[in-house]
Amino acid sequence: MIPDTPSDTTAVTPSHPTGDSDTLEPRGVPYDYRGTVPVAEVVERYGRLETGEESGETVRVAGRVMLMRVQGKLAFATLREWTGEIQLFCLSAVTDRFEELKRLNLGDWIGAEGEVVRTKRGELSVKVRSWTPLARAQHGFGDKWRGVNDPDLRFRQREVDLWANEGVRERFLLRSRVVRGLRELLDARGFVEVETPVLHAIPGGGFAKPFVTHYNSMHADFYLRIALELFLKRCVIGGMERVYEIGRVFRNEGTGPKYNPEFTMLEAYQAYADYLDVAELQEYLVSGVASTVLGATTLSFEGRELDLAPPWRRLTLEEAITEVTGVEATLGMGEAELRRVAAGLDLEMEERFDAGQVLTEIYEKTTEPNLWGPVHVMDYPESVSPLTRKHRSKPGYVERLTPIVAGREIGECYSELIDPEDQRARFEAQALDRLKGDEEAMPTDADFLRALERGMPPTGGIGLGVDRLVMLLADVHHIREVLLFPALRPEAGGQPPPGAAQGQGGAGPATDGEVPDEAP
RNA sequence: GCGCCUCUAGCUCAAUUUGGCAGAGCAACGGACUCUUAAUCCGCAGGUUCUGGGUUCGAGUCCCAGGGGGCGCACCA
Repeated sequence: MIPDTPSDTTAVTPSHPTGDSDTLEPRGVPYDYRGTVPVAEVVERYGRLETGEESGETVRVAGRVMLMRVQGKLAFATLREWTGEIQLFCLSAVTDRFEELKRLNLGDWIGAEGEVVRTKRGELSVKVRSWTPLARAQHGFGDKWRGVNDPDLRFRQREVDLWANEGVRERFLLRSRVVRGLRELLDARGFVEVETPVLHAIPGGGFAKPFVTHYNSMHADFYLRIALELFLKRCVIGGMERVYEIGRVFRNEGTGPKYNPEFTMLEAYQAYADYLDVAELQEYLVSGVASTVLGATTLSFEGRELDLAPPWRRLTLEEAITEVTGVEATLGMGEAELRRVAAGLDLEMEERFDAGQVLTEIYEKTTEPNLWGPVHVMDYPESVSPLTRKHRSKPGYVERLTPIVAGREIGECYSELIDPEDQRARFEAQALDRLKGDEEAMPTDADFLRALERGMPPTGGIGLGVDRLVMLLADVHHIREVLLFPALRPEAGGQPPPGAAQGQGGAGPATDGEVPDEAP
C-alpha cells in the first residue's frame, strides 16, 4: 500500500461512519474463529426439524450479515457465507451483547454460536448465544434487493458483485469445478500436467499479436505467450507421451462478448494418436465435464437445447459450407473462382489471401455461426494451419478438426506436424505472409525446429478454450461473467506505472533494474 | 482504433413531449417494536446531476471538448 494515496478515490465512498467509539474496532476482532460448520451442512443435518422444534445441539457459523430485521428485544439476521444462507435468531434474553448485535451494519462479518432451531414461522435458524465481530464493512453492498447493476462497479469491484448479486458466486464455483473436472478426466487417461514458460523469446503456436515486455537483466524484449503449443510438443519429443497444460495465454487484441486479452487454454498432446483420436478425446472432455458439473450432457444455451453426448457429428469444412449456405466452395475451384463465390456471398476478401484463406474466411463468416452442433468440422486448407500435418489423402489440406458448439469454436484438434523439413517450409511460407503485411504470421522458431529434428512421434493435439466452455455450461453470453477480473481500462487518476517517475528529478525511487514493492 | 448510446445521493432509479426550486425506495443515522422473511412504523440527514467550457434571464435537460462505462464494427479464440 502507498500511504499517501487518498482513500476516497474509489467510486464507492463510505456510507457508514467509520467511528471508532463502538466495540467493532479492529482490536475487538479475534485472530481466528475455528470450528465453524458450513451452512450447507447445517441445512443438511437439521433440515428435518419441525416448525418450532429445537434441536438441542449447538453449532458455530460465520459469514456476512446481509439482512437484519430488528423487533425490539428480538432480532433476525440473514447470514450468508460461501455455501449458503441461514437465519440468526437473536433474543435479548439469550444473546450476548444483544444491543450491540442489533446495531451491526449490513455487510459486516460475524461469527455466531447457538442452538439450531426452526422458528415458529418455519425458518431454520441458529438461536445465537454468543457471537463475535469478524470484520466491519465500511462501504455497503448495494441495494439489498437489487444488488448492483453498474457494470463498472460489478467488474472493477468484483468483491461487491460476488456478495451482492445472486448467482455470481455460484458461477465461479462452477468454473472451479469445470477446471478440476478437466484435470480429473485427463489424469484418468494417463496425461501428465506440466507448466511451461509464459515469457517467450519468440511468440509462436498460434496467430495473434503478442504483448511485449522487457527482461532487464538480459537486455532483451520478451513476449507473453499466445499459445502453449511449442513447448508442449517439445515435452512430447522429450518422451512425455501424454502431456497437458491449463494456463493463461495473452493476445494483444480488443475485448468483446467472447474476447478478453488474457484467457485460459487447455492444450493436450497424445503420442501415437491422430486428429480423429483426439477429436474423441475432445468429446470425452467436454461431455465428461458437463456430466460431472451439471449432472447431464444436455443443457440449455441461449434458450436452445444442446446435447453434448458423444459421438458428435463430423463433416468436412466444404460440406459444412454447402450445408449451411447452399453454395459450393472447394479448394479445387482455385483462388479466382473462390473469390467469385465470396463476392456472391457479399464477403470482402483481402488482396493477400490465397485460396485456402479465402475458403476459410467464407466458412468462418457464413457457416460457423450457424452450426448449432455439437459438430466437428474437419479438413482445413494447409495455408491456414502452419503447425498441422498434411492430410494423408487430400492434397492441399491438413488434418485439422474444429469442434463447434452453439455456433462457436470451443477448441481445436490436430494431427500435429512432425516432419522438420515440412515445418521449416511452413515457417518460410509464414515469413512470406509477414512480408505481405500479415502481422500475425508466425515467426520461425529455430529452437523448435531443432527439437523436431530429434524426432517427434505421430501425435494428436487439442486445444480447448476453458472460458468459453464455462460460458457454455453456465449459459452466460459474455466472457466477463466467467472471468473474475476481466480486462478493464485503468481507472483515470490511478497510480502511475512503477518506475514512471524515473529520470524526473529524483521524484521516484532510485532503481537498479528492480521495481520496489512499495513506494516510500 | 472507428461509430452510436450513456453517466443524477453509498446502491437501484425518477425528475412533465419542448430548459423553470433535484426527488423516491433501500442503505446509513436517531427512535418504537418478543417470530421476522426486501419486516413494519416515526424521525433525521444525505448532491461539484462525471469534469471543463459555451448558449440562455435561467441548464440535470441544449451545444462543444475531455473522462468513465455500454453496445456495434474491425482484429481474434
